[in-house]
Amino acid sequence: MNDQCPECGSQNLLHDYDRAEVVCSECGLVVRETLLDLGPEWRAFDSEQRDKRERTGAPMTYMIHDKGLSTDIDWRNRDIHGRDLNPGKRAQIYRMRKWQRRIRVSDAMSRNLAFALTELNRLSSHMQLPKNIREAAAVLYRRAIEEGLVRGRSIEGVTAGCLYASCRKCKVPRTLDEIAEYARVEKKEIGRSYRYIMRELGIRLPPTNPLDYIPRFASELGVSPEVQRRAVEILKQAMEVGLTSGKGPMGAAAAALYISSIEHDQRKTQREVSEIAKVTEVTVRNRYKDFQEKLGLEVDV
DNA sequence: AAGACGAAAGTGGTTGA
DNA sequence: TCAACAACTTTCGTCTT
Repeated sequence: MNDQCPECGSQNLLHDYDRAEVVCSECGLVVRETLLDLGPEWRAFDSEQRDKRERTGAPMTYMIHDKGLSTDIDWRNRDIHGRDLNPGKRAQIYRMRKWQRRIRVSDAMSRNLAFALTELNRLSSHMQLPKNIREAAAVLYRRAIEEGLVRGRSIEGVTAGCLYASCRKCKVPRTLDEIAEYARVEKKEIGRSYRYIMRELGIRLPPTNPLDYIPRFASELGVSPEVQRRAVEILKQAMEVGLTSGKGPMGAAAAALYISSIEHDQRKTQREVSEIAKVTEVTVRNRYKDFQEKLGLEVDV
């Protein structure tokens, strides 16, 4: 493999054969998307045929961290004849052992990363998240692991946390609940990992903006573009007056959509709206009451 | 009968001593 | 570490369409 990452020059590329991608393990960039299958391209019907056709050994596997090519250096300071080594040799061997240890450590890291990337892919394709989010999450995870933040907590939890963060950063927020639905970790753990990582990496994301939820909720509700537009308008007003600060963004988005749908004679029930926004009817109700009162909106029947 | 309403008690997470 | 706290949920009985 003579490839290196065009982004950061690293030669440490990970091959994901299931997705036919090559991903840089340094920065998470997807380097190549069409990957060749290194397995045999022929079919053998008996062992004689196999021997003739086989030009290579067994396909290299990426399930084993070092592709089965690692070497061990014995800890005894003896040569192959069992004799003691002279001091010069000993020092050399000592240095070699040191490097091997270091390589092993970074190997454990890339194994961890490989697993995390697989999980990340599984999660985000389940949730139909765009590629840029996947990559952002991968980069984040990479940083987390470099800082040693993953140790002691589950890889799944941390990947889910990174994904949550990336969604927010890319302005297509998913709720913790939504991620928890597909992740093999519960919401609490995801939130914990998320907060921990963001704190340790010194990343500060602005609170989720209710506006970011509107497009998705609107399309899931199946309301017209006008309804969506009006909902945005209502929300903006509400935000100016400070009706949304400190409140759950989803509740606010839901309420705006609810009001807007009524105004446009496309009435959705509180139940429908609340289900999509993953809040209760009561919350929709409270928010919408607030909006109605404080913004002087005439909304009845 | 379904939807909307509101009171009251419960929940999980943050904050500040 | 604990208690206070705000936002949100759950539950449930009542009113409205």
